[in-house]
Order: sequence, then structure tokens, then C-alpha cells
Amino acid sequence: MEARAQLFQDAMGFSGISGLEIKKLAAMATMQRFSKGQMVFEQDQPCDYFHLVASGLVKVYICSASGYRMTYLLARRGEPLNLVGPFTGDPRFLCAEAMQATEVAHIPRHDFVRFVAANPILFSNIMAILSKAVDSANSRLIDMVEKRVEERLLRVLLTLLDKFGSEIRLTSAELAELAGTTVETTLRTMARLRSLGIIESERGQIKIIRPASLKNPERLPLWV
Amino acid sequence: MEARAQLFQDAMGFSGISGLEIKKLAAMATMQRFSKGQMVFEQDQPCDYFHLVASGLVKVYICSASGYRMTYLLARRGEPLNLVGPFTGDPRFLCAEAMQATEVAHIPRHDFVRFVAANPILFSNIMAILSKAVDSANSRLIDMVEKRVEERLLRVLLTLLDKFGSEIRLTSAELAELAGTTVETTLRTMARLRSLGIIESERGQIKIIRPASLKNPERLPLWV
DNA sequence: TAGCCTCTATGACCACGGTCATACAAAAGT
DNA sequence: ACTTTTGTATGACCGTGGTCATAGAGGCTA
Repeated sequence: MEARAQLFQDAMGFSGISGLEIKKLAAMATMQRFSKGQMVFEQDQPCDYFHLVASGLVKVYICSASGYRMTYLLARRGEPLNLVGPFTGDPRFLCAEAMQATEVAHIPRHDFVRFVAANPILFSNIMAILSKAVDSANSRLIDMVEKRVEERLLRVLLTLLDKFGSEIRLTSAELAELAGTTVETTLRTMARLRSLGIIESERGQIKIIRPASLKNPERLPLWV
Repeated sequence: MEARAQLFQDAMGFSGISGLEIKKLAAMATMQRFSKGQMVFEQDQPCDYFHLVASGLVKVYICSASGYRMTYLLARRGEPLNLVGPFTGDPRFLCAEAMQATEVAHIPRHDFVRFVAANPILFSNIMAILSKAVDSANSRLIDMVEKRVEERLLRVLLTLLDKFGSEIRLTSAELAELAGTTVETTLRTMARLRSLGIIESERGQIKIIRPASLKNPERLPLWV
């Protein structure tokens, strides 16, 4: 219970809430463990809970009819999986899958919405996060049209560098889903980056050797 | 003043607000006229106002460094141009441009945010709209990866058909910015659709002859 | 130790669509 | 009535990157 309160205290978007209110929030939450590969929620399901990652790593992705996936968010401790969903309750086409052993806090959506209404500062916090999410989606949309795969991958790597540091524990398939390309093209491009001395890689792990070469001033990190 | 109140009464996202509150909102608004091609707001400007279209048509688009444009929203009477911006005030990279003679209502952002806080139902309304916007952006992202230009254009045409009817007064350049492709490819694709008897077109105008052929069950309209 | 699955790696192929070029008709401006 | 601009139309070219195929190495389970 104390740990749960600490989780919400640290959580993205919950700053500015009093300790008392945080305790109320913690009291509404239930915790659940997921092992690698397990789904936290699936697409086309109604949204009944607000989800917040307590530990581990969860990827949120959209899944097309033909099975194509596009990763949209990599959430770790303190990051919410679905900020919009609880307000409408409607099914969306997002899925969330644990990438490691993970613990997630669930809050029934009506409790969450009532809590937000009672703490209007959350409105602005949520809006600030959403504005980043919308901008990021639009920015990726532009990238898909005018940037080649290498540039998109570099942007993904820069983003991951900022978020996780220079040791990135993702496979090429996972990178491909972030950059919007195929595994083969990702592998080819990574080979080129390796030959340029920008990265080193081994099975399931990428190490960024020259972070400076990613930090092109006109290349902004995504919001992932 | 009466007309302004009527505008907010009809506006998307403002349902469920009492007549008295609507009048307050109308009192905060100022109206401004724009002629074709004029900018309502530009990218990288701080957001000081909430904007609502009163008449005419405004396109909201993102503009990349290399000048590439991607149209994101076609807003007509009753549709807001920037739901997120007023909450943060931060500059984004969206631009809004009048496509015809247009009238837009402006509300100072702080007034708007206070009004929303005082009428919490607006928050759910806004969230419902934002969820569509985010979903639409993500859905277009997937389309960019896995759908060819013709399919993307058909989806754009279906969307426009639903929103504006079978007579669409847009140029090929404007369609290209909606579908995420070039003018040339749009023209070539339109030629093919014309030869299939799906559309007719003349300068600045497209007429959908066989709406049924667009309504593929697995092709959903975008949110534009 | 064998068997299986995942991840990495790379070659061959080729089509979609972007780029550049030219041409012409219709508006719009002077 | 003239020029300029905007929108439509099409041809030619070719590069990026998707698809399919094969192969091997690392890791997990029995």
C-alpha cells in the first residue's frame, strides 16, 4: 500500500497532487503481474481500467488487419498505458504487451475519471502528455513520407538513447516495429551503422558507441 | 452575439452545456475573417487562443523542415482547430490555413481553460475527440507502411464523401497532402479511378460517381 | 545431446512511387 | 488583351526498400 502510494507519487502526469489524494488513488488500485509476452490489454476490448506500469517494460502498439504492428509507446515504471481510453471507455485498436516480467497497477475507469474531475490539475497534466503523443504521431507520419529508413532508425535510436541509455536491449524486430519497416531492412541498416562505428550489437542488444553522431540538431527524439 | 451563442451551441464538443454557460463562452469570443490562403495560426508560435470555425473551411496541417505538408484536419463550422494547444500554451508544429473565405472565433486560452475546468463535461467531450484524433493519426501511420497510394487515396475519398458529400471541391495537391503522396502520383491514380468509372473530375472538383465502390467494409473513414 | 525456436545475416529480385521534364488548359491578375 | 499563375496530364527514369529465400549462431527445453 505504501509502495503503491509511492508509485503514483512518482508517476508521469500525477505531479501536483497532495499526499492525501495520492493515498486515495493508491487505495483504488489493484496490482497484477505479467510475464514476458503476456498481454495487458488487447485491441477492440472496451476500456475498463486505467493502467500504470509499476515495474518492467510494456510496449503499446497498434495492430493492422494484415498483422502489421507499429509500436507506439514503451512504458516503464511510472508511465501510463492508456490516458485517453478511460474517459470514453470505447474499444480502441491499441494492444499492450509485457516485454519483460512486469507489474501493472489497474484503476477502474470510473474511479479514475472521478478522481481526475476532483483534481483538475490532472487535466492539464494529461493534456500536456497527450499533446506530446499527438505531436509525436504526426511527426512520425511526416517521417514516413519524407525520411528514408536509415534516418527513421537513427531517430528511433536517439529516442531510445535518451530514454534507456546507450545499452538498448531490443531485437531488430522490435526496432523495426518502432521505425515502421521490416526486420530485414533493419538488419541491413544496422549493419551499415555498425560499419560506420556508430553502434555495436549482439543478439538482442544494441550498444551506441558514438552517441554524438545521433544528436543531429534537426533530429528530435520521439515521444515513446 | 446571438449568432455567436448559436455557434457554440452547435459546436463539436460543446454538447451538454447549459444555455447560460454558452452565453458566457460567447461573451469571451472575438470573431475574425480570413480570406483564402490566409493563415489562422502558424507553427512554432505559442498558443494563446482556442479557435473555432464559424464559417468557411480551414485546413490544419503539419509542415516538415523540408517543406513537406500533411493535412491533418479539414475544419468547417462548429469544428475546433486546436483542442490541445490551449491547455499547454506551448508552440506545436501545426499550421492552420483558410481554404476559402472563413470566419473564426477566438477565445483567450486562459479563459477557455477556466471554462473547461468549470464545466467538467467538456473534458470528457474533448477527450472523446482527442481519442479519435490520436487513433486516426496512428491508423494513418499504419496505412503509410502497409497500404499503397491507391488504397490511401480511396480512404481519403471515402472520408471526404462522408463529410462533404459526393462533390468534393479539392485540388489534386490538396488530396496529395491528405493521402501522404505527391501531386503526380495523385493525378495518375485519379486517372485510373476515372477510367474505372468511380469518379469524375474537373479543375478543382471531384465527383464520386459510385460511392458504393468506396465503402469497402474493411476501409474505415479517417477522422479529418 | 538432440531438437527446436528465435534472432541475425545476406543475396537476388523487382515494383511502387518519387523526381524531373514537358505540355496545355483554365483562372487570375495587370 | 496580355501575361502570369495554378491546376491537370503524362512520359521516362531509377532508387529505395519490400518480399522471398537460404543459412548459421545463440538460447531454451526435454
